[in-house]
Amino acid sequence: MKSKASRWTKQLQAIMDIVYSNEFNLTADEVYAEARKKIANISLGTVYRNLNKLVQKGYIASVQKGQVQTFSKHPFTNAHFECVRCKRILRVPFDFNTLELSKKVGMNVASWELRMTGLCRECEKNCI
Amino acid sequence: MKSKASRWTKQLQAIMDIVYSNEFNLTADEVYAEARKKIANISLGTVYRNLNKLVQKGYIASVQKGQVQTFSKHPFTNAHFECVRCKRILRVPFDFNTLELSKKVGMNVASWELRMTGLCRECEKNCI
DNA sequence: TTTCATAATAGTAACTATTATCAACAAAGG
DNA sequence: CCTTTGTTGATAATAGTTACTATTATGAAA
Repeated sequence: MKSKASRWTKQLQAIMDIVYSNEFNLTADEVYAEARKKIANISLGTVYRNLNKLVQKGYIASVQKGQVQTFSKHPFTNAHFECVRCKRILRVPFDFNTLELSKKVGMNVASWELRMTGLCRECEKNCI
Repeated sequence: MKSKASRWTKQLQAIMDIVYSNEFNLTADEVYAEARKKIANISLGTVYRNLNKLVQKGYIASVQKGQVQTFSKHPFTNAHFECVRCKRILRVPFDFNTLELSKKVGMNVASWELRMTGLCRECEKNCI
């Protein structure tokens, strides 16, 4: 099975650079804003297309945050708690050994995210 | 602090019934379709409003699936693996003791969801 | 080089899920 | 009754993302 030719365009390169020169998770819009500084007329569609291409190639990671997708060079490993009432999201210290996780599920885990929901302490006090 | 009066309308009741008579996670659209069988002219906004109200009250649980929110009577406790290439979502057997989890994070965890990403076995073979 | 097939692009429209707005309605309490 | 206030249906608006299309760029083969 021959893999389709895929071209390493300057747009793809620019987007790769942007994600890799940033420590944080970026939204597509943020990447777009940065990319326009390098390629004035780059289009948002191109940004989305290339971000997803990079994710598929395994060069960058993507994480859903609420309703928006975010992208980062780091494999995402994170645990958080979202209060169903006040909607605040609290980070929670948590450790998983990614390698062990991979073994356990039988696939190569690149990123993981433990998302918990419930009532936070404050909202629990001010009962509904 | 007095809690606002809130009315248990027939629309709210209908939506509650729908979620509770279903074992699976439903999208707002699916709930809407069901609800219209009971209340012909119920509006989608009302469905969203009431689903979120039920979530806030803790009667039902909500989980983000890809880009869409889903709702179910069960506290969501689930682990899955999403392939970044073929986008398939594979359920993965996984156990957490919700009580222990609650203790560990110091809040009452109602639902949890472990979401892993990477390349599934098939896609890993047919290398990109 | 020149040619040729086709991947990728910019620009824009379309789409999907969700939220906001608002006039009309309905329930509960004086 | 009448007022207050939560709720509704209808619809517009929004946000994020994807699809479409004519055009351009790329790279392998000739």
